[in-house]
Amino acid sequence: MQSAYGPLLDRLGLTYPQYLVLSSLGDQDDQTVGQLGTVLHLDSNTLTPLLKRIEAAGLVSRHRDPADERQVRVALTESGRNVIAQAADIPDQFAQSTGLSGAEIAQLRAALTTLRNHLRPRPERRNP
Amino acid sequence: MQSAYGPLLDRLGLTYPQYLVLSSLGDQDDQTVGQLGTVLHLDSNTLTPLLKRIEAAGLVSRHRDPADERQVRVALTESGRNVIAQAADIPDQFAQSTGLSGAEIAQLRAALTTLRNHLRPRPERRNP
DNA sequence: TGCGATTAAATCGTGTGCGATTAAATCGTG
DNA sequence: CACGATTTAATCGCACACGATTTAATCGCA
Repeated sequence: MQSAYGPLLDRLGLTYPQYLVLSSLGDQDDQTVGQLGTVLHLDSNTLTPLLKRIEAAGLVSRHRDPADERQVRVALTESGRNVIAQAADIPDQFAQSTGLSGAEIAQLRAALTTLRNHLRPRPERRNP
Repeated sequence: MQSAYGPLLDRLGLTYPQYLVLSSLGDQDDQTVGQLGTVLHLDSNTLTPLLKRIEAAGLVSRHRDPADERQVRVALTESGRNVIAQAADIPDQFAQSTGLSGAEIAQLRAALTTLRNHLRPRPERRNP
């Protein structure tokens, strides 16, 4: 993924995981670290340093949620929204660079999702 | 991959890439770092530290090839062969844990190989 | 109400991946 | 033969992944 996205992301100064975080915030702003982790299948031990880096780059802000100070909410800055706008064409360009059709990509994604769900089952609600 | 192989490899004290290296040496012993890199799609910047770790664990030995001292040949030790023997059933157990049929696994592997070949084309022989 | 259990992030340690550079050996050509 | 080009590993730096632990806030129940 990195080698396909790399040339596209280099001009934005982003890594692929950083791009995924910004993308997710573009879909829904002001998410908690935990929400981002659920969407991206990452944990705070990976996300916290990554978020600090894109915060240092001025793309997001991080604040404790006043209503529940255990949680940290991550929000896009103006600069972050600009970067997302510049990245708008990346998914299509990436799809091009794979040399696969849209249907093939969808099929591959579905197969990998199935595999991941088998290998890392969502933790079940506890039965009392 | 790591989370599927992890439980199986933990008892051997191996990571997944380390297992791949030993596996490849099981197929053909005494390979150079470059040969391992070609098979595993890794470079010396990744392989050298990994090889030093499994050398420190006593599983392989590393020696400069006397015929061409640029190359380093990696060979299994007796202990390394023992570990490979203990790992013989891992591929089947992994296939089980994916929840996929053999045909589905083959199809997924083929799709990923195609994708990788598009994204990281094998460097071509130079045309003079 | 108070105190143990739970939850959310952060932190720590280890092991890859990979771009870029370096050092040494070998090759190729004049 | 000599010397620059090439090849092979090693090294360096940075950014993930992820298991394990820690810290702080909140929850739940006696």
